[in-house]
Amino acid sequence: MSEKISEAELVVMEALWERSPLTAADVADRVAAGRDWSVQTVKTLLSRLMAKDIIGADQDGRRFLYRPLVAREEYVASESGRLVNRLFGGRVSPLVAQLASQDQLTAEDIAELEEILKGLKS
Amino acid sequence: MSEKISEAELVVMEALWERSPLTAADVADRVAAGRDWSVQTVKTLLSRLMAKDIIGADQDGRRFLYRPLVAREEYVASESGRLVNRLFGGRVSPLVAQLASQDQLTAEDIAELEEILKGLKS
DNA sequence: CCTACTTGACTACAACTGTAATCAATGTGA
DNA sequence: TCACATTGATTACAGTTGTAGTCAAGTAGG
Repeated sequence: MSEKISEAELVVMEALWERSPLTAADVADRVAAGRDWSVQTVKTLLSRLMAKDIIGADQDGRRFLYRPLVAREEYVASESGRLVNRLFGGRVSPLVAQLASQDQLTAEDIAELEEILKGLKS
Repeated sequence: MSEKISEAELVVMEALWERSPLTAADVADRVAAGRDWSVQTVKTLLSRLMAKDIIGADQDGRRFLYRPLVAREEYVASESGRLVNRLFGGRVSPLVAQLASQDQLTAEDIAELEEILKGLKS
């Protein structure tokens, strides 16, 4: 099980999940939209992710090409599970009830949930 | 919007959400089951929660009686929303799909989800 | 060939977190 | 009354996180 990914690190991961491998400069360009970070900051985050074995890098001349070692799927699964366990005693329906009461369910969500349930019952 | 609650602080909050008001010693007793913390540690966490205005305290002689200022409902709602936004672009159905694929949905969950959906469609 | 830029490595530093220890004041049992 | 326990307040200290700065080595343009 890999180590924890911090908020800032997650921004970098999203860039790498969307496309990889990337150089540090590429990552910096791609996250520049959302956060106003210096290239140095991005490099620090990349180093920390390397240290945590969450990304890997292949040398390309003088620089590195970074790529995820952990799939987004995997991360998302573990975070979702953690939330459900921490806050809802492992039960999924209270989570959905919660979100429904906040009006976070779109009509599309409702339709898709019905599909999911149909699939599960068979 | 109140400040962030850390993991350790959350353990204390769960105790206070379950029953309040409580003295620091009471809280320590109640969390002792899960975590092996000294009374001092619990007091530090209570202080920090006070500083963050997440709990309040009424003096009772020489000690304090602590109580939540933030409802569990409120916290859970905000955390759930954050997760859905961060990881699923604000869409709920992919979250459920994710959990379903991990076999985290019990038969009871499925039944309850159907109820929720039925309620939403009318 | 020399100068400016790029790159990774190392260092910095404050805020937040986890986990207490210590201290001064107060209350309590013998 | 006197030693001990309890309480909140203050301090401690290492690890993580956010956000860079600096430096040495390599590279590319003129």
